[in-house]
Amino acid sequence: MKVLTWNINSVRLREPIVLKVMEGLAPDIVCLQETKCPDPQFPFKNFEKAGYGHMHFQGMKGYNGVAILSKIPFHKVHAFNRVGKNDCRHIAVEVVSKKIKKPIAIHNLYVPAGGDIPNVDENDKFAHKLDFVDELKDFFAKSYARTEPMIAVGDFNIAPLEHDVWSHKQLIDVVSHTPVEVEKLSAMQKSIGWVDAIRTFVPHTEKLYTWWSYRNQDWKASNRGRRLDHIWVTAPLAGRLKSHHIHKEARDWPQPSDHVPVMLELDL
DNA sequence: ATGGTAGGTACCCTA
Repeated sequence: MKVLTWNINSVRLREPIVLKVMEGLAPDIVCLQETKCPDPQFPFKNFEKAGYGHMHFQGMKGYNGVAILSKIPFHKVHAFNRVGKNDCRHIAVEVVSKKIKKPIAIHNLYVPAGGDIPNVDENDKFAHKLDFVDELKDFFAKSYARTEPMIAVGDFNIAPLEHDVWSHKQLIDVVSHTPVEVEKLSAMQKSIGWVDAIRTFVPHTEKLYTWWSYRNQDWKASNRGRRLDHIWVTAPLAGRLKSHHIHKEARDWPQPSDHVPVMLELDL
């Protein structure tokens, strides 16, 4: 089973390259963030034609929005409101695999970016981000056991490790890599023992990015990236990880997203 | 230290 996550920054504008990724990488399940599309306008037809007939999405006008497009039918679907807002940042599905008994829950997350100032007293967006991650920690801890097979993917908007950013020193006070955010994400990871699946394939000493800002005139030459997009699994799936792929070439396509697709293959 | 780009929307917000 191949699960792919991608922040596409408008599903309507980026529909052709989502289809291109589906064709090229053949993921079974595609989780999108920042669809920026109200549900009645979601462009489902070509995804259906491409074999992704099972869809679950929650979008709104202008901002945010998450979607799960799948070749595999859903056993159940969920949509969540987080920190008292209905802002379309968290949905989940359950799928059944032949190889394990329990249905596998797949959570698609779009954690708030958090604004520019890393201070909760001066910046409500940063406070919202920290509260969001806190709430996810509590949610996973109270809703699930460590023995349940689960996958969490998405744009977490936090690069936790030293080599998840181009310069640990220069980004230590930049939102996405501050100690307080890393601490919150670490607590969320510990909630039910999430394993950072992508980093099991790449040593922590090696630079690894999934996002390059639009504001660099040559993203590849400057290579000032960050690893903001993640795939986590719980213990029952940790022994079933087969391969990973960061589809960096997508950053060079015309009208690219600033994030690239991240894919995990599991033996399921 | 600063400002750089992109998308959606409606003349500005978020990233």
